[in-house]
Amino acid sequence: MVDELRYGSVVAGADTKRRILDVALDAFGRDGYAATSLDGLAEGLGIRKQTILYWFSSKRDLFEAVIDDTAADLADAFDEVSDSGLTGLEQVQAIVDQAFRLAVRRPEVLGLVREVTRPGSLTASRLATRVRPLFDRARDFLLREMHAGRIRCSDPAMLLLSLYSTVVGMVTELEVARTVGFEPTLRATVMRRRELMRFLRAALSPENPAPVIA
Amino acid sequence: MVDELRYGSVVAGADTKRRILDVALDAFGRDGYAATSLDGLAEGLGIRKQTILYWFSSKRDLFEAVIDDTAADLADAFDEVSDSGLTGLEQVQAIVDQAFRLAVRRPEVLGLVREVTRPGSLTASRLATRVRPLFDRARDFLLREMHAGRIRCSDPAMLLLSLYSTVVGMVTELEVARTVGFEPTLRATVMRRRELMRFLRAALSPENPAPVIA
DNA sequence: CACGTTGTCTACCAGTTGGTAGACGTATTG
DNA sequence: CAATACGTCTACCAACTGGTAGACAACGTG
Repeated sequence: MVDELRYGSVVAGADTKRRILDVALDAFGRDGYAATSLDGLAEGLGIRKQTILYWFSSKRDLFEAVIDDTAADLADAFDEVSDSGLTGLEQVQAIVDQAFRLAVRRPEVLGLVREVTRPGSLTASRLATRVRPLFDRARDFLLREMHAGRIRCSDPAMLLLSLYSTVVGMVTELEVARTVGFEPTLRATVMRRRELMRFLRAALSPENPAPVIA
Repeated sequence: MVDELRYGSVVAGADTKRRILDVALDAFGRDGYAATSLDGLAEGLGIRKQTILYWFSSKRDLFEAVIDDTAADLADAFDEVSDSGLTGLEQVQAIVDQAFRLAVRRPEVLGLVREVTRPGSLTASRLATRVRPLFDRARDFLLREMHAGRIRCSDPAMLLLSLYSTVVGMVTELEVARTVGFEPTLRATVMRRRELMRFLRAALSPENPAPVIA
């Protein structure tokens, strides 16, 4: 009772900022930007909205901080894969594994990705500039693997777009999956991952053993 | 001036309902449910919010009406394809064409699909039950084509999920496309469609058996 | 110990939200 | 022509929105 009056840095300190970011990621990822209110976030945190506005000057500011934070996480996750030295479909497999792990453990992250890549999103450029390097690296990877004859030749950027759509969709479209009869159980998820890899393997395998393109 | 006072059924009549549905589809599809306000819609229509609430008893009611309406449109578009009698990859091609046409001419529709298939969406079941028959038909189609040897064998429902993800993603992810360097021009769209078909052809062709990895 | 800094709070606020109540003009119909 | 149904409106409203102003307690430092 009396403790409640003893607010100040001792009670929470700067880790409040961390907690706000976490809860905000959750809410923005699950409900979207517009459907998330500062009051709601504050209530979930057991603090007042004004404390949020102390750490982040506005709702949009908070949103952008969440994006930056998440982009850093994503970059780390994929750096790990690309540093693994795997080649061809094995690296693709590793990325798919990573994506599914994310979908199971932190679905909000993928929700945020979905939210922020919505056509016309005002903050699209935010995640874009953060994630752009990842895309460039992935494109280079595809190009290399094409030359090495391990992946079917095509426009690497376009192919990457197809891959992205397929993987993110497969990982994100839970409601659609449910509609076609897959309840979101672990078993069904594992099956989805396996089918996805089969699909990608078919889509990426080089038709001819070693197509040489100048 | 004086005309404005002469409201009543003569001025607009029941086509007001139609106009509301159209504008609402636009807004819900572009901005999402939460970011759309009845006042905003009304202003865009040159009427008062209360008129909207006369035709639709609540915002949610309007949203569901829009979904039903859109589902009917989608069903028509795909009935057309499946009645065409095309087989194998040719029907797939026809569906992709249909999807791209939709993306160019009525992007809001795909925006609505995206909105309503969001994980945890409260109205997911709405579109789901409406679109379910389409999915079933598509699955049967895939199964038939597999037996006929025109499409690579796999679990048809799972394969359908992959196809859905790829096509909808490719058609929807405009911001991601921009990030990898494709401005949303007509030319780039045509290229995206072509690449998508190449991708799907590779993924579906039976004569491209995936190397089996346990 | 005095004093500024930091982190949280209470108290507000103006604007917007979805929604209700009811007036009013028009058209239809007995 | 009276009565009724219909479609739109004006007038509100309580709840909620993001955001400001400023009090206040704890801490760190001279």
